[in-house]
Amino acid sequence: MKITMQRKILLDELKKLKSHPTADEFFVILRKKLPKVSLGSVYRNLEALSSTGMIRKLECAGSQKRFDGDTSDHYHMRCNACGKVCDYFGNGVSRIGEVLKKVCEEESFIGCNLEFFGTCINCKQ
Amino acid sequence: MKITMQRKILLDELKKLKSHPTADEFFVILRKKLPKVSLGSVYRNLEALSSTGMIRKLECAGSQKRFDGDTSDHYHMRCNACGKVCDYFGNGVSRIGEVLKKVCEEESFIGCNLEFFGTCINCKQ
DNA sequence: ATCGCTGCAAATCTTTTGCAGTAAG
DNA sequence: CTTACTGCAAAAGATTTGCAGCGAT
Repeated sequence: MKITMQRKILLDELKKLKSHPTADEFFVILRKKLPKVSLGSVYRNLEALSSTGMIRKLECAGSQKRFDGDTSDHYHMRCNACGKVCDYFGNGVSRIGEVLKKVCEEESFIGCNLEFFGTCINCKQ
Repeated sequence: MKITMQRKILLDELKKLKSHPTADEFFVILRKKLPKVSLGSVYRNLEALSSTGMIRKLECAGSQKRFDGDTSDHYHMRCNACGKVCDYFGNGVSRIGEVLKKVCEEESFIGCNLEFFGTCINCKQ
């Protein structure tokens, strides 16, 4: 994979975000730094980078895929009210990880996707 | 919600299936019993029935949503090779359920989606 | 009789792809 | 120099929606 200017900046910008943008949301953000970038390239590069593990692709619930520059061990919660995706880094992460890992071993699954849903802090008020 | 002929037959046919069809796959199947049904109504009714909990909507990985007439406690594994979705009723179900339930309580999440991926029995050969 | 449901077709939304030019190795 | 990557635009794929007529209550 060639390291092009677009990819460098794209990766950089995604890593900066705490949000988990969809391709088209990210396209708008990225245009501020790369005014000529096309939506097609955004799709291609998000796909390419996630396939190498440099970013994470979130494929759960809802129509649009979302992308996460944070590849550390954590899960996500989607807010039923506003649609936002929040990180979950809590205590449960390791407990969940253990059980899922064990089931994957037992059944020789490769891995899994897990996403919570609920109401985010902003929407609870 | 009115109990129409379409809904009765649609629910009936979905419950019969062990597969987890997409809306368009199910449309083809349903046409054998309801030759005049439209794809739009299939979408509307699968959505309506899943929102009442009478069927399950699987929203994880991959582009198309899938539907499951079996609402009992189980998880799913998507085969990376053939794309099929298989049921997982194994021992891990209760273990997973416990951990996820606990995390949901701790964090006041409403629920979660979990999907495994791997290689199905047919494709392993 | 009312109002939600239906089939149909068109519209919308998301993602992918063909192509000719450009830039990284 | 070669080959992958890019922007653009068009295509493809999935789902939703407007509408006029129909059917369940």
